[in-house]
Amino acid sequence: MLAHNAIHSHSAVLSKAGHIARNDMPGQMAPAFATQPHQVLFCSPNKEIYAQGERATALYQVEFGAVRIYRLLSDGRRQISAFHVAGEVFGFEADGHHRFFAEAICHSAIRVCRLPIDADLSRDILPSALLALVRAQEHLLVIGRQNATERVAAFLLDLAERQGDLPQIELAMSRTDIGDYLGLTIETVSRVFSKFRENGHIRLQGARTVVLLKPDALRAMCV
Amino acid sequence: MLAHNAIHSHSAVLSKAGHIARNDMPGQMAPAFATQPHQVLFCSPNKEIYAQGERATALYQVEFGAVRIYRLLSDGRRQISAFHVAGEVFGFEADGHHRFFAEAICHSAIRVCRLPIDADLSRDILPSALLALVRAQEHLLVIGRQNATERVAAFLLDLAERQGDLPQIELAMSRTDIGDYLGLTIETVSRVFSKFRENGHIRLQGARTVVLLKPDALRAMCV
DNA sequence: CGACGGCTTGACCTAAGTCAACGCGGGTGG
DNA sequence: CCACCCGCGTTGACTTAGGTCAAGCCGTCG
Repeated sequence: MLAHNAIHSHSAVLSKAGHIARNDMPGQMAPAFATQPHQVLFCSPNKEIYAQGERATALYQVEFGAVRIYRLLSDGRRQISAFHVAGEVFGFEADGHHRFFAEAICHSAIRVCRLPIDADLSRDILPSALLALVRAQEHLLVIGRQNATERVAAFLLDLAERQGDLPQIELAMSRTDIGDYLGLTIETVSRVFSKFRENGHIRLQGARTVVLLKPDALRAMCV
Repeated sequence: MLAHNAIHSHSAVLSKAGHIARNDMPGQMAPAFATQPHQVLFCSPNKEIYAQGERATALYQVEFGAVRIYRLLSDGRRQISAFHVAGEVFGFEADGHHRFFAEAICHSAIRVCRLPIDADLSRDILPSALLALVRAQEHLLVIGRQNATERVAAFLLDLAERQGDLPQIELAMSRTDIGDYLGLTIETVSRVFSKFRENGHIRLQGARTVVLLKPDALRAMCV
């Protein structure tokens, strides 16, 4: 609710999506970002931040909003490997060019930090990179070995935790995004949401607001 | 074949699995490893290198052999998030304790580099960490959005590439390991191997030696 | 008010899982 | 030295979770 309002008030002001502004406000950020020249990129929904194959010239930190990182197969199948929300750093690449796409999901602000990376910056960003690695590996367990119910439960709990463990979650992303993140179809995602609602585990206020009524029941599902 | 012989000749000599030896031979290694004090750990098949929950006190590099990194659900379901072969570095952790298990698959030698990591080492290991991240994210695409045939094809091609793109592959791991890596059952893995054999895409010399007869046909499968 | 896109629900289908039997090869003990 | 055993792999018959296809709903926006 709060986040939603914030996004909308910004979206009114920042209708020129993709506009780049010099930024001098000190927010919470990764240490090295504070001492680097940086810009903030304001993005409309579905605005591409970088594309697969592009040279990787920067790191990115979500100021507000949400971002999806994904990859496509040639027949259009899509796998979202990560969602990133406020405070998180993304855009790491192994060999200087992007292997994934990054897009804003909703109206978002992205802090941009130009490369190259020196030794100090390496030390500062290593924890972020390792966090991303652990998250990806844990997500492999969810996708590789858990069923649809367990995947959705894990997704909701992860999202709740990253939004400060409040019981009410605002979903920035569509059912399609959730399906492509969890390796499921939108129909299956929808059915699991409905099942959780019928079981009293969650309440749905519209399609994009989820209240976790029994978070422990959800936790019990994903072991 | 060559690798297999190498492993067996070592295994005869190094029957005391888990024995730790001071090592001063200069091999191919990550830069920082050369200047760090290090040891080499010789492992029998299924020897645990570290366990989930343990304090992370070192980084590891495969000298020879192969390692599996995995995680368990409480009911025993297992997801292998990565296999590591000669030259590869593993054991990165985000907050000082291991979230995964690491085990030798076959007779292996593991170079051990004690932490903590200074700034120089950070810069040196960042590329390895980023490579692991990219691999994990690409594996998400395979597991999340590809069918059994595509998964096995991708697995064989990845293994071939990491063994120097020779057409003949020695599988260090069992069908169970492959299934737990690809999010499939052993029966499904076995059926796909048989299908590839019947189609003339591969030749099987015993269960653990695979000859890629038509690598391009396999490549065409996983887009 | 109507159209459109995102979401839900139902009926049906299929890829992969489960269960079970059997084959094979390497290791051991009689 | 041979016979047995055991663990790994293969194959077949059947089941099922989740995908596919299709219809309809609901909220938003022009």
